[in-house]
Amino acid sequence: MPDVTMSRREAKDLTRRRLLASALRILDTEGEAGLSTGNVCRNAGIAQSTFYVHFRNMQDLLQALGEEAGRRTGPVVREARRRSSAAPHSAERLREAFRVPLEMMCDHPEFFRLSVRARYDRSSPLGDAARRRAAATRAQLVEDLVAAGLPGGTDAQRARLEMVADGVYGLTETMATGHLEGRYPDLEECIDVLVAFFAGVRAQLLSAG
Amino acid sequence: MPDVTMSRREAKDLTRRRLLASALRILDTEGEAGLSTGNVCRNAGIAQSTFYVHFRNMQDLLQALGEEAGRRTGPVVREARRRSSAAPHSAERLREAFRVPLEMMCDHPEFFRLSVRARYDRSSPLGDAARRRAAATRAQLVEDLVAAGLPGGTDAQRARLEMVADGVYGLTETMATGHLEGRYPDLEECIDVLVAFFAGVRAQLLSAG
DNA sequence: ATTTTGGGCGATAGTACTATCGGCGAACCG
DNA sequence: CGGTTCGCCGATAGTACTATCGCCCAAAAT
Repeated sequence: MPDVTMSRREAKDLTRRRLLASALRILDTEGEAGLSTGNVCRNAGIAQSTFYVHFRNMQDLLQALGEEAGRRTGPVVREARRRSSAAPHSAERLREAFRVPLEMMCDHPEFFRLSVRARYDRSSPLGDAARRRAAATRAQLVEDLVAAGLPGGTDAQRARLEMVADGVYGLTETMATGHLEGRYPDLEECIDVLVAFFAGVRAQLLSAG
Repeated sequence: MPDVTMSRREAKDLTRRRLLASALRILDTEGEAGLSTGNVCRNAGIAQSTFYVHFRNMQDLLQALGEEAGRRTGPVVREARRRSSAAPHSAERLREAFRVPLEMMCDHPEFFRLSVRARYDRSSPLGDAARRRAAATRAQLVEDLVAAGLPGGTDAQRARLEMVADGVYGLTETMATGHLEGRYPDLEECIDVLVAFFAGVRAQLLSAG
């Protein structure tokens, strides 16, 4: 018989993770409307009042969920872009740089949809967090675009790159959504379209800069 | 002294419009979370129970709000695209075709944000309505792209155009959001970026088709 | 071994919201 | 003018959720 005893810290952490997982499951099945402390706890097999042992309120939980997601995805995306910049004439490396974030959105549809929704909610504190994460993602993409050889010397060029990064990210989200809704079953076609859009703006930046 | 008497129909319609306007105002100031029958009615100076004289429930009201918006914006957008297709080499007409929808989103930020949020909520019936409207918008944009000379003869070309239309709309939303958040104060720059992105995908479609 | 700590639990007060009901009075219809 | 209709109202039952409290008991500390 295995040892079922746990240290307090382990036990508490397990409960916390069960709550986070339960919230994620509910987001995926019932949507944000199903998110209540009672529902999350019921799904986790935990008393509703125990919720407050781990989180101050529901938004606290959601913020933790978002931070965890960002912590996981960030490094992987950057690595793909780094490889693409290192091989600037490899079409496949470029596709990879688009493929990685696209697949991450599709692998975690519930996170993905929630964070988009949050960004478009001006009044939600969760929205603030989501917008901060989006801004960080944008800034990093701008760095990666500069590393890939796009002009970012002047403030104006920098501002333009910011808009382009925003657009690339928005396009990726659009394609991910289409794929998740079953309209674009082939992810490679989604990448085709992303690459084609990007080619236009890239050419314009290189010729103007 | 003006005639303050109204026919029943006029009076009822006025109340209904006051409720819709109140909901819109609340969306803009408090966000979706502030949308309750009581709050909407209080803001409209109407008894909470009267809400149900006009709408079956809150989603019914929101759907009515969305339909009204679609009814107003659709024709104007189409007209701008028609003009652009009629003058296929006019850069200004092309810009106009991007400018009109962009400005509409920015003129009605609360509608805009709500419908984006709704689209990303799988479980909300309001989301269904928003997705249907988005699909209709997409289909119309595909038609307009064909009218503008992009290849849409085969099913595969049609599918590709669908993705491009999706992308263009997503890009427009992204730029509108950036503008509304104050990050891109100059709408003309937003249009620059839209045009640049579009040029890439357009070239790719014309060369491959 | 004894005390302390703290995670989890049930109970519950408090709040907010939905939706319905009966009544009032003004518009409507004969 | 008399009866009917119906939009609006106040009141209220019912529901769902949040957040707190005191208790229990096992882990941790002494």
